[in-house]
Parts: sequence; structure tokens; C-alpha cells
Amino acid sequence: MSGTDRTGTREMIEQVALRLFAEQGFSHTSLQQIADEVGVTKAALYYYYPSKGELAQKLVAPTKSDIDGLLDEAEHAEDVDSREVLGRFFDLLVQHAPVLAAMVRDGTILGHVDFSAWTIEWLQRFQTILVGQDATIERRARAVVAAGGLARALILIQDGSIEEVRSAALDAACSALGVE
Amino acid sequence: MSGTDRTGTREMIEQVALRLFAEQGFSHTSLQQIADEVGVTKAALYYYYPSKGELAQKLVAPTKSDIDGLLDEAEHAEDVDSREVLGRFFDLLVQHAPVLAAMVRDGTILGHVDFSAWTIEWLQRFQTILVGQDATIERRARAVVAAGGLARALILIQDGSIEEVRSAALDAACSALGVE
DNA sequence: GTCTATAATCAGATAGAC
DNA sequence: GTCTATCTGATTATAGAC
Repeated sequence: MSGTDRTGTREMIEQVALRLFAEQGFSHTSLQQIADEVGVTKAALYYYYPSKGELAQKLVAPTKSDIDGLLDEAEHAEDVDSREVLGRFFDLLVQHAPVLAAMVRDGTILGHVDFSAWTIEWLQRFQTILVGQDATIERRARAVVAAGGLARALILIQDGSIEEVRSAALDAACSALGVE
Repeated sequence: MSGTDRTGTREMIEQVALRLFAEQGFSHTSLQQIADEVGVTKAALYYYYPSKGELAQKLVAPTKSDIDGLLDEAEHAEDVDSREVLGRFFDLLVQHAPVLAAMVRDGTILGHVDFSAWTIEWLQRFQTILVGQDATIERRARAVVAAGGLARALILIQDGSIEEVRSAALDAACSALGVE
């Protein structure tokens, strides 16, 4: 970016790549563009990563594993506090916002990742966690609207503090669910 | 598709293109692939459309204009029945499902269309329509969760009739909003 | 209206020098 | 660890024959 960071080229590549992916999506961001902004050549990128797909996957993996981890834990818990699980989900969405922005713009990292399949899977697991495995369509819709709507509430962060938005969005999600 | 439809090549191109776009996204679908499945050559496509972008835009335009039209109307109405507006929104999402699927997979048609910007705009207009222009964050979050969550409820259509899902999702959305 | 043939471009990826 | 140089292949798009 500014020429002379001897140390941390790898970190710089990941940082620049993530920013460009978030702004433009994966397919519309070329390795050339990443290399230019980092200040190295395309070939240098291949010293650190064997392919574009693996670079993208490396950036995206923690997001998936954090969210999967939350769902795993909630699925195996004795009893679940809906508001708490949804709150932790919201926090993870905030924490991984750049990666999620990238995947919203371009949900398919050629072969490796299918974001729209992920979100469907997440929402299906939320049904089980929030209203139980064999719930009626009526109750499952409440779970999907709660979790899916909560995720959309991130767009409000530009209009208020994260804490305000978090609390407001959780109130709305819990109303959709029909708890307290 | 099956060789000898003399008539309606244009319709066939649009039909095949839409299906492939929905399955793979815009950027991951080449004109070659479309031409192959239609049973013509790539060059023939250029007789009907000046570019790939214009083909994609033509397919996508009715979806945007229908939804914008609904929001226009609701914004100018004297008083709005939230459940009815949300219901009509749901119906448009169902009606335009293939186009929306395509845009979820690949939200950027280079320069022409930015789907993630559309959804943000739609959700912001829903805030105005459902809870008023200068509402608190708390109430705006209810609007976003209701409209955003409703959109996600489409994934339940595989598990029940459209009518069932529609009714259940509207119940949940209205609960999130805090009406009736 | 559809074809063949090809241009022009740009992508991801590799080999090997330094 | 980064470079130059190059390869290979795919893509959009065009020109002109039939």
C-alpha cells in the first residue's frame, strides 16, 4: 500500500485481498489488482498461496467455522436461551462483516464455497435450535424470520451504535419468535 | 434445448440464460454455455443482444421495476396496511424467484446492476413505509427484521405449500413489527 | 437469422533468474 | 521472497459468408 513494509507481506496480501473482495466480489477482483495494491507482482502472490481459490478459502474459513461452531454448541445444549444464541450470532456477523460482504457480492468461490447454500443451511439449523426439529411451518417461519431478519439488521449500523442496533434487532427478532 | 424450435429463439435464449444464471450466477455463466444449450452459436446471441450485460439487464429489469413499483405505491399511499404490503412483497419475491436466485449467487453485473445495493435500498424504503421516516432505531429494526426476514422465508417453500408459507411468514413478520 | 473464423483481451498459473 | 517472462486457456466481441 505505502511501499516499504518489509515485514508482513502475507498479512498485507490478506488485508488488501479481503478489502477488494468485499468491495467487488471474488470473481471481479483479479490477482493483478491485488498485487498492484500490495506493491508486488502477481507471481509473488503464488509464493504465498497456490491459487486464487485457496487464498479466498483461507480468508473465508474462520467465518464459516465460527458460525458453525455456534450452531454446533447450540444444537447440543440442554436448553437454549434464544435471545442469547441470536445475540452471539449477531456478534459473529459483526465480527466477520468484511468476509460476509464479500460473499454477498459474489457467493461462489469457484467450486470451493457456495454462500447461498451456507445461509440456507444456517437458517435450517436455526429452525431446529429455536423451535425444535419437527415444528409446524408456522413456528419454523418464526425462526427463519427471526434469524434471517436479524442478519439484515446489520445495515442499520450506519445509523446507530452497534450496541443500540444489537439490542433493537434482538428485540425485533424475539418478537418474531414470540418469546418474552 | 431439443433441436428444432424454429420459432422463439429469443425466448429460448432468455429462458436458458435465466436458468443458467440462477444456477451458477452471471459471471460464472459464459455465452458459450448459453449458446451450446440453446443449440446455436455464440455469434447468434449477438444478433439478439449487443452484449452479455444487456442480456442480463433485460432479464433482471422486470424484477427491479415490479418491486420498486410496489414501494413507490406504498410510499405515496394515504395509509398503509403493513400486512398487505408485506404480502404483496412476498408474492413478487415468489414470482421473480429465478432472477433473485441468480442475483443472490452473483450480485454484480459489471457496472449495470448491484444487487446488494438494491436490497439495502429496498430495506431502507421499507423502514419509511412500515414505521415512518424518523422512527427510532428500535422501530426501524422491527421494519428491517420483518421485511428482511420475510424474504428469507422463501426457503421454506420446499417444506410446504406457498400459501402456507406465505401466511406463516406474514404472521412472523407482523409479530416482529409489533402489529396485531 | 445463423453460421465460420478470428480478433483482442485478460485471466490464472508456471519456470527459472536473482 | 520477489522478480521477469511466458504459457495456456477462456472470454467477450466482431467481420463477413451463406
